[in-house]
Amino acid sequence: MAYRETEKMRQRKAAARQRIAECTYRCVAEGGFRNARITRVAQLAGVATGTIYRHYESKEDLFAEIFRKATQREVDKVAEALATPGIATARLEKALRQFAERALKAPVMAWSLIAEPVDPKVEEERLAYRKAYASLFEQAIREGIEEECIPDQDARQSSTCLVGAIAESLVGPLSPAQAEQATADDTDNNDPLVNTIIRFCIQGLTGARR
Amino acid sequence: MAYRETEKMRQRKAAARQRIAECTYRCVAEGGFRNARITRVAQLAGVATGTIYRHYESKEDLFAEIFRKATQREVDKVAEALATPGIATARLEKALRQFAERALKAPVMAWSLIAEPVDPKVEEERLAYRKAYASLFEQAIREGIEEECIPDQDARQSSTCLVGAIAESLVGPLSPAQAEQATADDTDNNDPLVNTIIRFCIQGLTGARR
DNA sequence: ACAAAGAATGAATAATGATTCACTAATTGC
DNA sequence: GCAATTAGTGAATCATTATTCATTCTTTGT
Repeated sequence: MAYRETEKMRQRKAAARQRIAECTYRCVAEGGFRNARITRVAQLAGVATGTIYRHYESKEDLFAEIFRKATQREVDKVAEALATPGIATARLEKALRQFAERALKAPVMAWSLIAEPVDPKVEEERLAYRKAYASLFEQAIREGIEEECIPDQDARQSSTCLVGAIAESLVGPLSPAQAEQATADDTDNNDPLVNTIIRFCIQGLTGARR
Repeated sequence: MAYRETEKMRQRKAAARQRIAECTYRCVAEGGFRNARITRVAQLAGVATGTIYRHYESKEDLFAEIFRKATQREVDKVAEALATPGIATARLEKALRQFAERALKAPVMAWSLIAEPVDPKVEEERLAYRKAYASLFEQAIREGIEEECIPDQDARQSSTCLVGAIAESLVGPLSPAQAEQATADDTDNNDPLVNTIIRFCIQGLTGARR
């Protein structure tokens, strides 16, 4: 007997995998999944194309993982905003704002996560995460109904409407075609956009103008 | 001199083109654009693959035309609903219902038009048509503001929210994964779904519960 | 019937990228 | 240093489809 995987090796491998993941992320953040060829990722990560396949089953697997991690980060932020103290509508508003503002700050990545055409396995992840968002909102809506700051309604359906309304409102500003035109100071000028979306959403839920 | 294109020939060519378009449409309605290979379309239409290219520049062109025609039909229906007499909110409600119910009646096609990953040229069409919908709704919202049945607001933004809320709510029920489970009598049971969406949308606009 | 012109054909080609795999390089325990 | 074992390599292969084009078939006017 001679070679046995040692701790040092395990770590080195983990590091390589990590580096591959990071480079994929960077590629995607730069130009979407479309832009992340395996060869390119390998080049960036400083490994041979074949090496990618020692760390990931397939391109789809790799992409799915990147997608999952990136979206999870966003979901967590939303969950966090919903977990602050306060009445349900206020927390929902905070969460919606968080969602929209983060998307506008990293538009290419947001577009990839929300709207870029992707392979089936990745699309599956997307559906799963849309559900994750919807579930979070749904829960908050339920709490709002309990607290009587939101009238009784089908919380699941309403949460889906929320997700759709934000996503669609963002897809315009986010889509690559639009992005080209965006200038640096646009970043600050999105408040009115975000505010309008949020007003629509909260009204949609509560039926209360503010 | 000998051959000159005659009326008969012109018609025959037009018929062939038409048949190709129809077969493409059928393919798409059956399994989305993904399912519509050129070879398959040609086979269905009873022509050689090369013939397709005598009638269309490229696959993308063909698909773009099919997409355009199919979506235009839907846009027209919405426009029609918005053009009926009555107050703006009522007309908007009618239009939203029209949109949702038609989508649920032809789910695969609707999914293709709303959410299926498509080639760039087709995606362009999709963006154009999202704008077309948004413009129609926007106009109606403006009229509502005029009539004072809708409070003053950024009509363009709100219309985008409308489109998003419906589209997202439909993508769940429409996506192929879900579609497999759908049974025949589901078709009738969608009223509650549609009603919830519409309530959310109208409330989002007016802030008035009903 | 014939020649000119266009239409239709479909097998061959092209283009794109993911994936493989025969081979080389490193690591490990002795 | 050596044998065993695994990691890494990257040019070659494979898979998938759109697209082409040399050839055949049709139509047309005389």
